[in-house]
Amino acid sequence: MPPTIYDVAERAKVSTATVSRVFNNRTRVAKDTRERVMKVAEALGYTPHISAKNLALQKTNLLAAVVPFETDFFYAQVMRGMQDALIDSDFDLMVYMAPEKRETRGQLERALQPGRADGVVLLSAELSDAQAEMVRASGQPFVLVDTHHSFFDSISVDNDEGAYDAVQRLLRHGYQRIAHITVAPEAPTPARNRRIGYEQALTDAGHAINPDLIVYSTTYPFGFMEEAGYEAMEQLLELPEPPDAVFACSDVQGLGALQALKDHSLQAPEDVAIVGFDDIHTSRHVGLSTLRQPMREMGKLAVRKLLQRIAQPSRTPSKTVFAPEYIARSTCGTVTGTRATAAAVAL
Amino acid sequence: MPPTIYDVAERAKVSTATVSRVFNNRTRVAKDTRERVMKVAEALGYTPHISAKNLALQKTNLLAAVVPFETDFFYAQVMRGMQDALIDSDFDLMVYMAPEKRETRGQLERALQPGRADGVVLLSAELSDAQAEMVRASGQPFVLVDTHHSFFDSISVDNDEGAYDAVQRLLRHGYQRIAHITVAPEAPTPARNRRIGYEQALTDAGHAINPDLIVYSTTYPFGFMEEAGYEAMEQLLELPEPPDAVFACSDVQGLGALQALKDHSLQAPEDVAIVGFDDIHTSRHVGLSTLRQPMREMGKLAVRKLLQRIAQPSRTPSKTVFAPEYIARSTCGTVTGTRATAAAVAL
DNA sequence: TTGAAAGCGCTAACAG
DNA sequence: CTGTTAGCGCTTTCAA
Repeated sequence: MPPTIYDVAERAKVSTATVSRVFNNRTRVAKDTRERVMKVAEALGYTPHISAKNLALQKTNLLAAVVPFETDFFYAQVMRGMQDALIDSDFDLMVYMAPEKRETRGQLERALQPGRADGVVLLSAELSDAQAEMVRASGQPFVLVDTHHSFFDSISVDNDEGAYDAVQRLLRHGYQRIAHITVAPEAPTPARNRRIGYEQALTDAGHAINPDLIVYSTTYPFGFMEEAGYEAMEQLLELPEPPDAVFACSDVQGLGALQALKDHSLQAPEDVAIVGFDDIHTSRHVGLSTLRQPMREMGKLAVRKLLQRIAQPSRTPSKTVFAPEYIARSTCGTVTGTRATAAAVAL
Repeated sequence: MPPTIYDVAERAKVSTATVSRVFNNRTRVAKDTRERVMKVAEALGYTPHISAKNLALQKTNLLAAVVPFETDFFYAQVMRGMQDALIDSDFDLMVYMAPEKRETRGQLERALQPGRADGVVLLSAELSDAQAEMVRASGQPFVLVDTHHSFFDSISVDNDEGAYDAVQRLLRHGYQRIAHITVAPEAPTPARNRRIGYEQALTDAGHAINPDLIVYSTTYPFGFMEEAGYEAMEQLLELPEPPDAVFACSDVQGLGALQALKDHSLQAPEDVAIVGFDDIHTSRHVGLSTLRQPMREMGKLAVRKLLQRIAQPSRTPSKTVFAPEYIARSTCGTVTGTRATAAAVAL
């Protein structure tokens, strides 16, 4: 229905090759020819047909991002960073959201189909060796965010280190019974690494690891949600000896835990201190201490890396690890702090 | 590089047409032929080339969403709703984010290019008549979210009504000097309509409209951000007669206003009541009273409408308007309420 | 500087 | 049920 290059060529009395040339100025075209063509194109309202272009060039100028549904706040920030990096490129972005973790695989396959995109970034999903091999076989430029694989560029945050840091700080503040709220044991790597950091910090400080103080939330999906944190906190409060501090493996869970405290008329940090992970928008407003991930930076870097790889497919894979930054807020203070000085946490 | 339909056809000793048939099962294919083809395809790792398919079918199975950058929380929710609706379709989604409002136009044109997508939804951006005409001329199925135009399907929330409702409630609670924080006068429609609702409610209640109590935040971009709300609140507090209530045209601004109150050692609703608009995630945690927009629903409906229009391009445009729902939380209570009963808002 | 023509990989009549 | 063939709209040698 829209005019094609043939229509323009015909009306401008040139060949389609010439029209193509004026629209891509790769090759010199006589000035008056160019003007004539442009005039006709304008009159007709001609715009090149993208699919046709894609096929001819074997290039789509499209990047695909595959993201699991549950990483709501995370992916939004990362995507924003990706857009930042896309601004002065001529690439567009498509998004494959996987409603459930297990469907990530399907979305990934789809994103990798030949002729679909020029590269893909996969967010927060672990790659089995078989999958990694599949990706490699596809020949598609590929970048991982939040996980690693030796085949590909990857960008992540030092989860162990961040968790270690958080727990160490809690210990320094004088907390004795530090619990950990995390997701199912078959957790994705980031969560697993945070648990490892938690355990390591305790061990290094000469504390035993008390299984009762580690609660795995099994709520779908992988417990990355407030309800999970809420229930986990309630479970912890029912313990004969409840914890005096909680390190939650995500802010979302931390918020749920905070809510549970409040519903039990308890306060943070006076009754139980809480530290989360991520630094989502809400955390700041609620005073949740946390480890900040530079989500936007990560997204930005991800597409930078991807674009680089598209340009030079054979460069050796890079692995960049950001250090999470501890953000001190009101849900984690010194144990000896008085109620008077600590801000009350509402709702 | 990846195998093509020709490779499969050759090795399976059939024509490309047959291979195409087994991959699209539109037409019957003998069982053993199909199996042979499949086996070869599998062995070769063949997957149809999407660009080629798109060109041949004149269909991309792609939807484009054009969203302005500044609508951070809003777009994330709407996009999620769009994904909801896409789950059992075979369409994928691409996202065009406009880093600045004025670039929305460029992104829109890009999204509309022939052969790019099968339809586009435009978020929170007003369409000039010239633009509307351009869109119509492109022949692309098109849906508006957050604004209207007689040419297209549109989905929005009743902004006037919501604002009217909010202000009426404030009046019933006994507030006398109700201010309004909004964005620049050349505001996008939703904000403008909220201001109109605000003014109407006051007028209908026999109150005069005090220009001092309407503050337009001019901070980029369009003041849809916390800083803008913060500054606006400070400005209001400096008035000889400060307001006793504020209706902010977005939650983000409401949060900023809340922060300003806190920094001035004031509380909501005791000193100044605050009502926002949107109901973003943070609002719940902070106790911000607000008008909820069913963002996810809206996104879902947007792609539904779009898919319908793709199916039947000539159906008459529909206009659906959701009613915003007032969510009573702690930043807006009865004036006579005591501090004891009202929850303190932290940080 | 320009045109002719082949090709990108797939689909869809139309015959058989 | 299957093959032949002509596109889909654009790019790009190769000649002129």
